[in-house]
Parts: sequence; structure tokens; C-alpha cells
Amino acid sequence: MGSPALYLTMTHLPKIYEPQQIEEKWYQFWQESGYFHAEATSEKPPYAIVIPPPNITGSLHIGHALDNMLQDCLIRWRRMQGYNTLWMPGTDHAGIITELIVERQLAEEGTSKSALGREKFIERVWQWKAASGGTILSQLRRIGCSCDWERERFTLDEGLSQAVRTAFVRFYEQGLIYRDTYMVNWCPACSTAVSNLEVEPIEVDGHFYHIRYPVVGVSSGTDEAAFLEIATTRPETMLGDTAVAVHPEDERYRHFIGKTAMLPLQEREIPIIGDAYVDTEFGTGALKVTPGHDANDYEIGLRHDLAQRTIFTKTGCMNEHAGERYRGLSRWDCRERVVADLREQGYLVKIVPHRHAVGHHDRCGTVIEPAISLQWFMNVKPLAERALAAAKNGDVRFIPERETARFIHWMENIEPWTLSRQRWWGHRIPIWYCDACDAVTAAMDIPQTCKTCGCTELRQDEDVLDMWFSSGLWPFATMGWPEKTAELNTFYPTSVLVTGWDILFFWVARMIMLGLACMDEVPFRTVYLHGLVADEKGQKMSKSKGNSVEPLETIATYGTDAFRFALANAGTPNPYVPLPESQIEAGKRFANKIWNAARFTLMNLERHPVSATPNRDSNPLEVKWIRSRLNHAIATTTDALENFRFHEAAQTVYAFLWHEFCDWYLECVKQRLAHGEPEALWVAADVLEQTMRLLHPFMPFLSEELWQQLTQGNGTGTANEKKSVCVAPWPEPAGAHPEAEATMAVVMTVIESVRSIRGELNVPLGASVEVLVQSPDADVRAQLAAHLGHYLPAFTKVKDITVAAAVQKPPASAEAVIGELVLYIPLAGVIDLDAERARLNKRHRQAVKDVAAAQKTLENPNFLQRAPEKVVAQKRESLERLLAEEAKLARSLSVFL
RNA sequence: GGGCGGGUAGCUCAGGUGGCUAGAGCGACAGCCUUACAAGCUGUAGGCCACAGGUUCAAGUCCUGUCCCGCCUACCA
Repeated sequence: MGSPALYLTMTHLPKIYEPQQIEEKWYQFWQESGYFHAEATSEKPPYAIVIPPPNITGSLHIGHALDNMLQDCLIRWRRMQGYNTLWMPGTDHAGIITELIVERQLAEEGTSKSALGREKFIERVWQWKAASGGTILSQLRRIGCSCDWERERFTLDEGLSQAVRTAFVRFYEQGLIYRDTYMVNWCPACSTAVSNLEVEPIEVDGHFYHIRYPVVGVSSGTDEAAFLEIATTRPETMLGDTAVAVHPEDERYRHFIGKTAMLPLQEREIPIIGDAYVDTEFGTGALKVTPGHDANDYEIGLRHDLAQRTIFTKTGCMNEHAGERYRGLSRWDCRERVVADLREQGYLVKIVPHRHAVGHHDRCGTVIEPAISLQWFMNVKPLAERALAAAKNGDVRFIPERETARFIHWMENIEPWTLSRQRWWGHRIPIWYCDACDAVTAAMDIPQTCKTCGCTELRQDEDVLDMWFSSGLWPFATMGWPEKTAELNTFYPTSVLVTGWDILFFWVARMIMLGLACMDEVPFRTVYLHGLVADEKGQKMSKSKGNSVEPLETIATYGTDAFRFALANAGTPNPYVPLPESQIEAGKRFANKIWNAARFTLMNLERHPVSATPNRDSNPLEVKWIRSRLNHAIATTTDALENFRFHEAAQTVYAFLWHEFCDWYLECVKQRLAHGEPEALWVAADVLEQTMRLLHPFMPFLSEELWQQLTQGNGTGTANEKKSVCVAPWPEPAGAHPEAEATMAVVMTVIESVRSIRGELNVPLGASVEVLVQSPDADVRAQLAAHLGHYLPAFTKVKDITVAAAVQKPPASAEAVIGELVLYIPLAGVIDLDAERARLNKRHRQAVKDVAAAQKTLENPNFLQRAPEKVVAQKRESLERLLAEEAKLARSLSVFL
């Protein structure tokens, strides 16, 4: 522990914020100080988030950056609020991808997975993991993530493995997990079954092949045989056909039902059956039935007791059932040959273009082959019912709200989960087979003997589990389940889950189902589903599309905080959020602006030491004002964070810091300094210190650096109570001052009017002007008389100010009307009268328009009768003001010199 | 086929439960190195809030329909 030795001394504060100088230093300091560590038991209220474990194969992409920045934002904010915050980090073993990567490596070395054997191969993967698997977590540190690194977990570590086996055995014993032969989605490239979620239907331009199947023993009335014409997008599958189906009521074909067709190329007789599944309107109305390779045909096959003919190998080539002529060909080569043969033999009627969706494996892009195989499945229906209830009764809440409907729809239509994968890297299925008696044993540990026959020759199932099975246990398995740990007791259910909506079904849904089943309680109360980062064209950013922003490059160019601020601004409810370079650039400028505001304050504090704390009761107007505005910013930011409106939170801090604190307050401070009132700096430092706390969840590094400097021995507020802004208390709203805000608003408007006139009439910069203000209201006059003399010179060059109830418009002067106020600026010798006339005309036209609109509303009796009193009063006030402005402008124009 | 989201300034987007003169960033134009910041300051221009109806005293906001764009879902071979 201990503060970093190296502070940039004030006199050496660079003019430009240099993020590289400080980021690493502070991250190390936080970690060494143990600020990120959560206590298993604590007096403090708990706040927990489990990280969506990134794949060990991954490197930080823009999606990770957004997801984790938002989580860090929440965690840092809650930590400051005094919660016992746990952000559980870790990685996923990413079954299929990792295995592919290592296989590729082996191929380069001229060896292979099968040559190595299972044990050696797994060892190799662990080696790879040790060398490369930690990349992404170290990258998360670069973006400032305040994870509790002492608790880092991995989906294949011993604890998780224990949890996986426990869950599996439990579900097996409950009969929810079972082994069956069924039609599954098969990836020929990965040589494994995948779940239907992993199949991505992609629209492709394909063809409809019309093929004639001769009907056996029936002539068409002439000498020719009768045919059934079928249409298919996959002609090669005809080699596996075991029937042709027509609709039982289809007048064209019903008389064929019960007869047989001669399957071309193979000369096999197959039955013609009637089944209502067939759509008479679609294609030719006659359907070739391939129960071995089509999910629908499989169902038809079951209904009609058809043979199931498998014609593909595990790697997607034709097997012996396809016939010698086709055996060994790839699916695509076979299609070509089949079509050529059909054409040659006169069975091909025509080929028409046809656009349709084809299932692709989402991990490798290979066209999925539906195939019959023996797999492990999980019946998730009973679990889904509980998850459904939790979503409906609000036990788990989705943000944005619209995601609830998506979740419910999916849960209501849930299908059995294909659990087994024909891979080596992953959680091996804890099932043992006895070859002696065919008994099946599910066990936590390797069983020594067969329960049924006592023999010792047991064989473990070869397959591993779908990676989502282990990540589905993540929220509680990382905390020690199935043990009853203090962590679980304290942090489960976790507070919120933050992830992209694209894995709502893959992961979020599974965690909710498994959490309810294993823990009897939802894994999190709230699910915040943020958008996916898109490019300017609205396309999701991804490495394969080559349109992605590289987080680490971005950080190197703009700094982490600038990047984070841009990401916070992407925290809108939109499903796709653009992240243009300009937004990151804006973050960088903002960081520099803050840096310089602090630089100004600190440099002047050094130059003008403040001896005593100023008396708060005698605060000048701008101090009451800035405190009131800060109060407002704190309340708005807090409220926005509470409701996951990151964009609004970031915008609020931005607007306050830049457009209120810098644009107005610091300018006021300059004036105070000029008047020998350095106490103003104390307020500046104090407001900045609080604002650094407000900013910290968004820009942790910059806020820490400046907070440290601001609290180094200048005696401001909370100084040194804590050693780091990341554990300093979240600011509380205090000090609203509506009167000061109102008065300041008038002052600001006067200043803006003077500036506007100077700008529009091209008053030379050096020229000092005289300002005359006319106001019928004695109170306002008093306020203006008290304040204008002080503030105006700081913001615009004036030499003389007059405030009176009635002012004679000086000749050759410019004029501005602000409600009841009239402002004159004599500009003899400088003024361009035509320009001034044009300016007044423009203002007048606008005033007339506004008056008309307000009058129209107020002349409507229904409005007066039905609108709330408050609204009517506001409208009246507004009209009065507009009328006064309009009249004054009209009079000025009528007597214009 | 069903559903969801979007269409607001030249560009990218904000605008919780209807109610001041519809905002920001970037860009444009004009003028400024004013003792923190040119990554800055000041001013200006720019909007039939996709279109058509409807509800309401009042609609960018709610309802209906239409047109575009995107997505999710579905067993039409």
C-alpha cells in the first residue's frame, strides 16, 4: 500500500493531458491497495456482478470493451456508494474454437489430434491456455476494469468442474438429462453435434431442382409411364430418400398413395405416402422424403415407419449407402454429379433459382447437416417454466423492457438441449458404461466397479458437454457451489448481469434456468442488455468484416478515459450503437478540458495561497449558482445510473463540467482573482473535487490523478479521508439554490446578448462598449445593479453600465430585448445601421411568430378549462414576455434612425 | 409468415410517464493565440421531427394505416 511516489508537481503540469503518463501507475496502485477486493462477509450491503467470461481464445474487441466498461462503471459507482462490491472475473474454455486453434497449430507442425491421442492433446491445449489464455484479462486491466482479480475463475478449473459434474448427475438422476437417438444439427467440419441455437440460418441464392420419379406400374394413358415430379433444393439427398409424400387430399396425386415410385439413379422402389404436412401450394406438391437428413422428413418418417437412410459420413462426404458411384464425394461434388446424371438420364425437368435460408454453424460457418445420431439431451421444459414465471412476476427484470417479450417467447417455445459434443476439450460427460452388463452409471468421481454387475471394466463416455452448460452455472459455481459458501450467502443472487442482447438465449436464459434449478433462486435481479457496437453503416463491428475499432489502438491514440467516455455515450437503449471516431475524439477533448480546468485551479492555488476557509454565508452569487448546478448534476447523474441510462449520465457530467463550470464559473474566478479574492479558488477546487468523484466511474484514471492532486494538502472538504477517489464517497446532492440560479440566468442572458451584438455587428475586439439596461422592475434593477458591474467585464469588454427604469435610446446604438429588459449599446462610428436594422427585423419576425403561437393557445377556451393551472400560468407568463419583446422591437424599428 | 427496433440539423445521435422557443457532438460559416485549454474561446447559420389520418385543450412523444432501413424469429421441401 501507499500512494504512488511520483506526483506531477503543479509547476510541471503539462499543458496537454497525457494519459500514458498516469494510467498504469494508478491501476497498479488500486490493485496493490486491494480496493477491488470484495469481502465474503461484510457489514456493507452487497453488490455483485459476474463477468460474462470472455473466451480464452479471444482478444479484446470493441464489444468486450463496451460490455466491461459499463460493468466497471456500475461497480465503481456502487463501490463509492459504500457497497461491498464484487466483480467476479474469469474466462470461458470456449470448447470448439480452442480445439480448432490447437488443431490448426498441430497441423502446422505436421501432426494431428488423433496422432497425439486424447490425453496428450488435452495437455497441449492446457499449454496453449497457459501461454495465450490470459491475454484478454490483461487487456481488461488496460481499460481500467476493477475486477476482484483474487477471485479469477475459469470454466474448466477444479471448482467449476465439480459444479458441472454435480449439476449433470443431479439432472440425470431427475431424468432431465437423457441419451437418445435423434435428429440433430451436425457440423461436418467440427465433426460434432451442435444445438439449434448454434445454427445460424443464412439466406442464400440456391436452386429448385425439379426431378421426375417414375411411378411403378402406372401408365399415363399413353405408352409412357406416369411420373411424380418433386422439387428439392438438395438433389444429392435423394440418395437417402425412403418415400415420396403427397397431401392425402390432393386431387392430382391422391390416387398414387399406396403405390411405389422408382427412385432414379439407385433404382430403388420407395413408397408413395399421404401426409398432411405436404403443402399442395408449394413446389410441385410432391415431397421427396429423406428421414435421415431432414428434420421434417424425420418426423414424417416416424409417422409412417419409414426407413432412415444415412448417406453422409461424419465429415460430410458420401458413404456406402449413397452408392459406389458417389461414395467419397463431398456433399457439393455429389450434388453436381447427381444433377448431371439425372439430366443425362432424363429425370431432370428444370432448375429454377430459389432463395432460401440454409443453416450454418455459427462458430465455423460450415453448412449444417441434419443427421441422426446418439446424443445426450437435456429436457429443459420444467426449468423453463420456472424461468418463465420469474420473468413474468419480475423476479428478474430485463432492461430494456422489450427484451422481456423476446425472453418469454423463446422460453415458451423451448426445445430439448443437445448437450453432448464430439470433442475432447471441455467437461467430459460423467457417465460410465459397463460393457459386461450394459449398465450406465452417472458419478461425480470415477466409479471403481459397476453398480449392477460389479465388474471393473468401465468405460467413460467419450463426449464433452456444450460449453454453455458450464457457463450456465457461472453465477453460483464461481462462488463455490455446490458448497454452501459465505460468498454465495453474501452475493447470490447477484445484483445485475450486463451483456449484449445477442446472447440472451445462449447464456442469460440458461443461467436463469440453471440458477433456479440449482440454487432455487434467480442468479440476478436485473439483466441489462446493451447494444452491439456498429459502424457508420449500422453494421455490427466484427473482425471478420474488418470494420472494427481496435480498442488497444484506440487507447494508445486517445487514452483509456477518452475511449471509456465514448463508450458510456454508446450506452443508449438502441440495439445497435455507432461509435464514430469523432465520438472518441470528443472524449479526448473532454479529458483535456478537465485537465486544464484543474491545471488552472491548481496553478493559481499555488500562486495565491488561500489562508482561510471562506465564510459560506457570504458566498457571492456565482458560488451559490455553481453549487446549485453541481447539486443538480449529482442528482441527475445518480438517477441516470440507477436506471442504466449511461448516455444521460455521461452527458450530464460533460455539460456541467464544460458548459457550466469551465464556461462560466472559472471565468468568474478569474474576475475574483483580479479583485484580490483568491477564496474563489477554494470553491473551484472543492467543486472540482466533487466532480472528479462524479466523473470517476466514467474516467477513472484522469479523475484519480486530479483528485489526488486536488486533495494534496490544500484543505478542501473531504481531503485525505480516503486515499483514492475509487473509495471516496459518492457525492450527495446538497445545496440547491433556485434564487441564485434565477438571478444568474438573467445575468447570463445579458452577457450573451452583449456578446451576440458584438459578434453580429462586428464590433472590433479592442473596442470597449457602454451598456444601458432598462427595466421596469425595481427588484430586477437592484439585482442587475448589484451584479452586472462585477460580471460583465469578465465576459465581455464593457466600460460603463447604466441600469435605470427608463432609458433614452442613444443615437446610433444597437438594441436587444430580453422580456421586460431592454439593452442598448451605443456604437457611434462603429455601427453598421443596415446590419443592425436587419438584426432587429429578424428578431422581430421571430417574436411575432412566437406571440401568435402563444396567443392561439391562450385564446382556446378548452385549453384554459382543461389544461393544468400550472401549464396555463406558464403560458400566460410566456405570452406576456413575448408581447413585451414584440412591442419593444416594433417600436424600435418604427423609429429606427 | 409472425414479431421487434429505427426514420429528428449536412453527418452520428439525445429527446423516462404528452405541456417553456425540439437539444448535443462533429462538420459549415464569421471573428478571436482574451494571463487553464487552438484538443481552445465567441458569435451565426441549419429541422414540415419519414408520410397520411386519428385521439387530445395540447403530439417528436399516444393510436391506426402506408413507405423505406435494420434485426429477431418460423419445419415451406
